[in-house]
Amino acid sequence: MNRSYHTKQRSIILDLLKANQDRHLTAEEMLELLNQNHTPVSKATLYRYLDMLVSQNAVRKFIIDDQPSAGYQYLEEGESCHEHFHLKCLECGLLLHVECDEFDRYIKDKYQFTIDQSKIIIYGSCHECSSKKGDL
Amino acid sequence: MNRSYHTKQRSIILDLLKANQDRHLTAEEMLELLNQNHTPVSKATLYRYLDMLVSQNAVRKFIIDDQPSAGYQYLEEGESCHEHFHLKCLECGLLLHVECDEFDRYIKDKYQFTIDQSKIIIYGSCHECSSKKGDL
DNA sequence: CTAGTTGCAAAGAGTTTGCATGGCG
DNA sequence: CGCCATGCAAACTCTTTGCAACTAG
Repeated sequence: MNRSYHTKQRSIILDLLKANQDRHLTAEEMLELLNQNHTPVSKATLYRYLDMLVSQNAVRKFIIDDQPSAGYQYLEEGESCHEHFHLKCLECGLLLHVECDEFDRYIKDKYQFTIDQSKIIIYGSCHECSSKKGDL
Repeated sequence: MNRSYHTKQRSIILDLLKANQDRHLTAEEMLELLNQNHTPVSKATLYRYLDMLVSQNAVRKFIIDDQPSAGYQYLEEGESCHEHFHLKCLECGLLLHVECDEFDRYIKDKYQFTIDQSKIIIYGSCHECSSKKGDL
């Protein structure tokens, strides 16, 4: 039987992820932040727990081209379901949700291609970041 | 002046990429194939040339979640443009092109989110692979 | 108690870099 | 010939693993 224990380290990590739900953090950044908070956790523990959270669909792992380290982001209950797409802002990391599947059907009809909805993440710029860029 | 020389190694690598245009290869796989062909190329040369090709938009680099090594795929002239989406079959690596931007406009209107078209790759199963799965 | 969890340090995978040698133009 | 490209091996980065000590339930 594979029980799972509540530990100080795990709640520290989970708290950090929840406090940063609106963006993605790398393992490095998390270790840094935890050190600053005087709640250090070892690298091994962090990676092991992140893997666990990812396999529980509580956290999404992002690997972006040409960024050497993976990013992790906490998912609210239900965010991990397959009923929508994600729009991810490349600048601030904001994660938006698109609840429609019109696109899905369109692609299936036109290209005979079945989309794996759980993998759809479309990168771009959110409204705020686009405006900022325009201001420069 | 940054000239670029034609060398045996580069044409070997480019030939391999062109011969596998319809799928993505990892660096490891390429080294293996080149050894089998008795046209070995050193790891360093391969990585250096792939980087060059990627920055020239002649090759696309794929980093898929939880796959440790990056994949590389040759792009036909014009495939690197931003006028379409890519549909990539997770099983056979087939790369399809979607020439419309209806989705783009839809997302912009509804979510004020500007899609970075060059980054859109939607993973799923192509017609053939879906059928095969159904057959099992 | 006792199985799951932690931290350390070492190992591992994939990729990059320094440097001397080699080869294109 | 002068540069650029190559190959080797070592370095590097990010992540994983082995193991002994620890701790939640």
